Amino acid sequence: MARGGDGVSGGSGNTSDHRPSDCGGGGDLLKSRRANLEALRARGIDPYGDAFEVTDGAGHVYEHVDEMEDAEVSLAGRIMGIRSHGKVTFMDLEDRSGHIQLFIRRNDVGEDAYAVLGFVDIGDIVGVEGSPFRTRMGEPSLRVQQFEVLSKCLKPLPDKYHGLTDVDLRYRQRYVDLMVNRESRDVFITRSRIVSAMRRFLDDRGYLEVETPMMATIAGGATARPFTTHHNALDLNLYLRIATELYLKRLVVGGLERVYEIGKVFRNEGISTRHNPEYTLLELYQAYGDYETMMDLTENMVAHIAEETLGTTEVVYRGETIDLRPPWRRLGMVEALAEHGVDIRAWDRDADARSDARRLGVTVPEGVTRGKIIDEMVEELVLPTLVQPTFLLDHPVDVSPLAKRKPDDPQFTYRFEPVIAGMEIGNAFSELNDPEEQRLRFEQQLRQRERGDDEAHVMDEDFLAALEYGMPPTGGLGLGVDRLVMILTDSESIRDVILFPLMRPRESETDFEEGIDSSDPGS
RNA sequence: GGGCCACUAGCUCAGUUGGCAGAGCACCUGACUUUUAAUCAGGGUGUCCUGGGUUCGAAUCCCCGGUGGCCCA
Repeated sequence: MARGGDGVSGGSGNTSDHRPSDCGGGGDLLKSRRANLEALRARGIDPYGDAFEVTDGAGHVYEHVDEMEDAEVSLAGRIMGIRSHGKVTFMDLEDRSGHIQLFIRRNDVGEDAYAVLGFVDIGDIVGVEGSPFRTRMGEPSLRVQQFEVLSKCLKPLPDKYHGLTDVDLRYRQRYVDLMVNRESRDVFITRSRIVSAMRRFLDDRGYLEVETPMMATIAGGATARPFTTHHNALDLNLYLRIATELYLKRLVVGGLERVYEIGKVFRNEGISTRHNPEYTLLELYQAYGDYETMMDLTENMVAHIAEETLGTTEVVYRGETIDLRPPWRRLGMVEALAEHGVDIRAWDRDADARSDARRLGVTVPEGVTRGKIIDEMVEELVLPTLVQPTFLLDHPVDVSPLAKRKPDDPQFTYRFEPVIAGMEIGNAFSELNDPEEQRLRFEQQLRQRERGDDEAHVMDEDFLAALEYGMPPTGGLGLGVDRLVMILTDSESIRDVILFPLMRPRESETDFEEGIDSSDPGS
């Protein structure tokens, strides 16, 4: 702070940095890296080089070092550690396949090339050529003949031992998290494998992957508040989709028979360890199936995915061992509540439902339907107890406007939610395909909406028109991909399985200005 | 929306009763041709989240605000 213009306390022979101390003494860490960058340039080395031919992976060489002795390989990656011993230097090189130690001797690379190492910092991206061998300590290593800086790292990396633990920074600067936290990288690699296994499973069973609109004038297919946006040329207000359901069912009407979509949906609701406003949903529909078909498919698909990606159907989630092997338990909602002493059949009026709820300490808003009360009770009393995979069955009709009614029990529907570790991971039913009843259900939802429930479904006339052309009896399933990934990767928060979860922006991070006019054509 | 907690060096964290701002890693200088959290000698690099207040004196106590986490709605 108080130190004057010399900026050099102990004769630091800093190669080329003579800047008269700019604003306080803070930037030394950045300065030395910039100085190194300039030093490279001064030697005619471009610190941001061109493509580099990579013939092998660090992890692969590490594994096979003994068979590969004296082979010639070239590797590229990030320097994660430097141990300099005078005329020999060790570095740790990391790439997507793993890591390996570089062994760089002045006698091997020559004096000039060796001097360049002095300008290399942890975090730099380099390309090397050399031959695999083991050091005296038995460490698989690469005896480096050629060394090239491919890209300079100007910022210091987090502590190599503790990594980056500040969750806020991990989410905001995911690239740093991925760089230094192996576990984080593994989660996203697993996530990618889970999604591919899901695709393969469905492709192999004759399902067609499709894409439906993300922006539309009706946000239907789910109970949720939508986001809004605007199309300038058409001067059209649009919603971001909250589900893919109504479009996918149109495709079943059209004869595609087995369709699925894996994509983002957007729900304008709070953020929690289980909710991110945009998340990835698998929806699939199978003509001539029903919810039984979907139960079979769900348990088989999830078990298959676990087997493919983890090599087992037994996973540990937050300390509990969960066995994903089919068949999963099937538990009716009525029976589940009976275990808590609630006899739904005995309810005569809504008031009976309310008094049961009050007795069990379940708070329900005024004016909601009986079905909603049942839903709330199950969510609060039953759900947390369902650790092993369970299909929660037969939801009330008034909270299931797109599901087929049970003919022998018309207050309930052919619907289920798969539950694992107390978390709803999906939602499925025998699809309602009677256009007249569908219209009545929508109308009932509209009445809910008028009563102030802004999550209630909206009327979709074109969807009704589609049903009037005839939709085969169909089973449909929605599966929350993020939550499935949470369970398979033992992740506590949905934000740990989403690369860039929504965060409140820091100043300077938003493009929006106060009172921005969304109809402004801009450029 | 409510309650609780956190925010100190690039990172991970200490900081006592209110009394000079600390450690490890990283970083800088020097030594070192098989180390691996290399080692050895020397060096502290800071808007203590922001802004007020109390006080002779605030990282510490009080208030407004910010961001995040957990729990609840």
